[in-house]
Amino acid sequence: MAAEKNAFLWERLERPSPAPRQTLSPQRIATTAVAIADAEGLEAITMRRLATDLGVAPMAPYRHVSGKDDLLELMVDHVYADLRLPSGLGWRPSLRTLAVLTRELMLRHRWLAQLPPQAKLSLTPNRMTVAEQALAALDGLGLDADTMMSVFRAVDAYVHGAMSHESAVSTLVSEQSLSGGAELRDDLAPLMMWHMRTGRYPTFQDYLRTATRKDDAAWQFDLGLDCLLDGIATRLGI
Amino acid sequence: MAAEKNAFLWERLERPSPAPRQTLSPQRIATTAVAIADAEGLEAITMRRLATDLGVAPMAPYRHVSGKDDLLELMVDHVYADLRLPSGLGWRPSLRTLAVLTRELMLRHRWLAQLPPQAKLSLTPNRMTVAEQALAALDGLGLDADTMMSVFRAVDAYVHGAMSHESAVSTLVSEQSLSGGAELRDDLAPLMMWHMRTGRYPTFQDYLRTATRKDDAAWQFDLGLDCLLDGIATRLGI
DNA sequence: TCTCGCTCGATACGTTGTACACATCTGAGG
DNA sequence: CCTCAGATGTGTACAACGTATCGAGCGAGA
Repeated sequence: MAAEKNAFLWERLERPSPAPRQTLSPQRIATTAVAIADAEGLEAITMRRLATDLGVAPMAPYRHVSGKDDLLELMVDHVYADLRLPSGLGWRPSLRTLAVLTRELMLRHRWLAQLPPQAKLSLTPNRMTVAEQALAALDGLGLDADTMMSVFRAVDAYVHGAMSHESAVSTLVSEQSLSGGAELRDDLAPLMMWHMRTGRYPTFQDYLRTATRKDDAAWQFDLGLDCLLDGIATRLGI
Repeated sequence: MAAEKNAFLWERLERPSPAPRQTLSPQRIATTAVAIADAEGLEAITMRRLATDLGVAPMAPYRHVSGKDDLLELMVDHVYADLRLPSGLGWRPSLRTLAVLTRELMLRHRWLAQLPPQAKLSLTPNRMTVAEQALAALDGLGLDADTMMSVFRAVDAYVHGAMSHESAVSTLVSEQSLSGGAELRDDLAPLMMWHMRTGRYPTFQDYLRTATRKDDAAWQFDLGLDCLLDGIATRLGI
C-alpha cells in the first residue's frame, strides 16, 4: 500500500509534493469524483469510472488515495470546504446557520447523506474546521466542555438524520421519474396505499388525508431545527 | 424476477404460503440474516453467506426475497418487531420512550445504523406501526397533521443521526480492538492528535483536555433528546 | 395417475476493489 | 550533460460479489 506508508492522507497533502508529475493530484481526483457523484449518484463512483474520467489507467489513482474509503473521505473534505460560518453571530444564529448551510450542502451533493457511516465519521480538516467554529460559537457561555460538544453534536445529529431521510426520498423520486417515467412517486405511493388499505394505521391515514405540507421539506426541517434550538436555549439557560 | 410478480414483499408475507415446502421461509431467512449481521456486522451479509448459513444453494433465497435490498428490508422489519411502545403515556413520555427504545434496538443491532439510506427509508409493517403509535401519541393536542408528522420526524431524525455516529464509533473501536489488539482507539486517537498538533483547533483542543464524559454516549444522547423535547413542548405550547 | 407450478440446485456472467510486477518519467548529484 | 534512484502511471490478474438462467424434484388438484 504505497500511499499509506507516509502516515495520514492529510499529512501527505500538506507537504510539497516531491515530484510534480501533474497529470494526477488529490485535488483533481477529488474534483472529478465529486463531479461524477453529483451528476450520477454515489453508486456511479467506481475506481474504474474515476480513472476513466481522469483519462488514466484503472490503478493510477491508488498512488494518491489508498483505496475507495480514502477517496470518499477526500470527496467529503473537498465539498466541506464550501461550508464557512460567518463569525461573531452569537451561539444561536451560528448553530442555525451551520444547520441550514449543511442542509444546502447536502442538497447540492445528495450523495453526502448516503455515504457509508465510516465515511461520515471521517475527521477531515474541513470538517474539523466546522466543528471548531461551532464550538467556538458556544464558548464563553458558561457551559462545560461536555455540554458544548453535546449541543453541537445534537444539532449535527438532527441535520444528518433529517437529510438522510430527505435526500433518500428525493433520490428515489428523481430516479424513478427519469426511469419509469409514468407517475411520480411510483414506488412509494402504491406501497403506502397498500399499507393504508390494511386499516391498521388510522392516525397515519388521517395525516395523509389532511396534511397540506407533505412535500415542504424545508418547512419540516426548520420546524424540527427551531424546536431543538429552543430546547437548547431553555434547558441550558442560555 | 419470480418473487416480484406478486406485488409487495409484505403482501406476499400475509397470505398463507401456497406450498409448505418448509426448508426456507421469510421468517427463517430474516432470523438467519439478523444473526449473521449481529455477530459479524453488515459487511458479512452476503447472499452466498446467507445461503450457506441456511444450508441451501446460493440462489435459493431469491425465491423469497427479490434481491439484497429486499433482504435488508426484511431484516429491518424483523428487528423492529421488538419495538413496542407502551400506550396511554402522554406525548412526551411516549416520544422519549420511542427514542430510548430505538437507541437500545440500534445498540443491540449495530448494523441498523449502517444500512444504506434506501433501506432506512423502507416502509415495513413494523416501522409503520411505530410511526402510527407515535402519531397517535401526538393526536388530540390541537396540532395540525403536518406539525404532528414533523415532530415525529424530528425525533426520528435526531435518533438516527445520533446513533449513526455512535454506532460508527463503537464499530470502529471494537473492530480494531480485536484486530490490531494493541491500543484501543488506535485509528482515531493518532489522527486526532495530528489535527491538534496543527494548532488550528484551539476550542476543540480545550474540549479534549477538559471534558470528562467523552465516552458517556448515553448521557450525550439524553441531553440532546431532552433539549429537543423541551423545544417541542415550548414552541408548540403542549 | 398425470400434470402443473412452486421450490431449490448448478452453472455462469459481468462488475467490483485491489494486489502485483513492469515501464516510464523526473529532478538531483556527479 | 549524463546517470540513476525513486516517484508515478500501465497492464494484467484474481477473488468476491449480486444475480440471470435453466433444469430437476416435489406437492397438490384434475
